[in-house]
Amino acid sequence: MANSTPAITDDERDAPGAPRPRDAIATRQLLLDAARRRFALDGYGSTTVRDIAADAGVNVALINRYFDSKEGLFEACLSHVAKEFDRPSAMTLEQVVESVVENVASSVADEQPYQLLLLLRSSGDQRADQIRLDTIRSFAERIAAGVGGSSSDSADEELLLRAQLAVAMALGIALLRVTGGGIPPLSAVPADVLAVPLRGAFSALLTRRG
Amino acid sequence: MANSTPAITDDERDAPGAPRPRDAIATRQLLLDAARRRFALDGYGSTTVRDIAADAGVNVALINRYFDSKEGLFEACLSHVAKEFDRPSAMTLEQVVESVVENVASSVADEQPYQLLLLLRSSGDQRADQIRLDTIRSFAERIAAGVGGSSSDSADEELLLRAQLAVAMALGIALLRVTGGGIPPLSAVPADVLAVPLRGAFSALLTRRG
DNA sequence: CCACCGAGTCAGCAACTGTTTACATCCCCG
DNA sequence: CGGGGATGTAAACAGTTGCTGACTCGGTGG
Repeated sequence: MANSTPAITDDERDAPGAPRPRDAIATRQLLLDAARRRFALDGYGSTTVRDIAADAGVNVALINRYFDSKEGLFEACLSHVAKEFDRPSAMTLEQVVESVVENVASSVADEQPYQLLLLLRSSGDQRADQIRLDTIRSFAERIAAGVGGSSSDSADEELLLRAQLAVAMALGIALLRVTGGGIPPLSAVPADVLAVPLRGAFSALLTRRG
Repeated sequence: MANSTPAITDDERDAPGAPRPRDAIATRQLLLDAARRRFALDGYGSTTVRDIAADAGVNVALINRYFDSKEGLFEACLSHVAKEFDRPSAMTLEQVVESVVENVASSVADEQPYQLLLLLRSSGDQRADQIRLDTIRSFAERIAAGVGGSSSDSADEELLLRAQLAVAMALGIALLRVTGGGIPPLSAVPADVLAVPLRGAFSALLTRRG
């Protein structure tokens, strides 16, 4: 399997011969961080457990110790993202734009866009996919609930559709910004510049007109 | 590797014991179709050459015969898509909407959305990724050229950014409609219904205002 | 001091992957 | 009729994959 994402330089571990400090929680977190990054960038199938372990600077077997399987690790990453996006609260239009801009337009060096990207990655596992789809669904519903008091059911459904289109747009932008490295200006434009057309598009999508 | 996409039922091959007709061009096409579908749905890394060959009802070794490698097959798929999207002609706003609606909102049974999805799949190969990014770039430029006579350079760049956002939206929708199977109404809404909010969003994105 | 247990290491397995090689079969041209 | 290229098939290869079991190491409580 091709190693498309280059291995990260190990910033931890002061001395090369020094034994890894025996801290299970920290190790688990290292694995989660590395896995989220790999899964988001390369997808589930193209990511190997050895890649993840190497990035985390951790022995491969620990993945199975802490997460049972590669699937389990993926599901753990997804659950973390779900917890982030699956809040029950509704959002106003402004909050939606702000949230998406923050999540999508933040620097690629930040780990924020990876969270969004994970929602587009599928492992083929049914349970993991359920989490993934539920999170997307709930995100759209939260947007729809925030921007519109609905009158009829059909209007309600159209608003939900529009909210889903907004989510699709957010995901598409995140994907293109992160994996479409060489597409300026989109790939490099700062958050505040990106926010302007984004606000316009979301406004057009989510505010009723005619 | 998990076989997430179920194998297609072989609709060709009338008799079970009948030998495959010796038609190189047809076989090549069968492989291309099956590969495009698999790559688009599951991604490059999660797709095995045996999956593709089984879908096409063809021997695995023929992939290497006709396309040298799995990479070569992927590149061939991508080139086919590029030829489709990389026309030099500019597009009016209406044409853009119509084109995107057609490509994105057509039935999933149709093979159109797979073409768009392929633009989001990366194999890690440099040359293939070049084709992929060039196609996306050129698509955005075509949109920008169609909707706007530009005055200044900075305005030109902002318009290009807006066109890229439109492309990101189109890709995001295609991705959610195809791989997010269980997300109604987006996953099942007919093209004409989808076209309405899409027109609004694209109009807001691509027509100058302030 | 030492038995114990959680944390980390190591080597290796069985299955799978992309690819190649050798072989069968068809069909056209001489 | 018979080479000979084109097409398809089958088996196998070497490398990689996810995963496992037995092991060492280090701290802690009795």
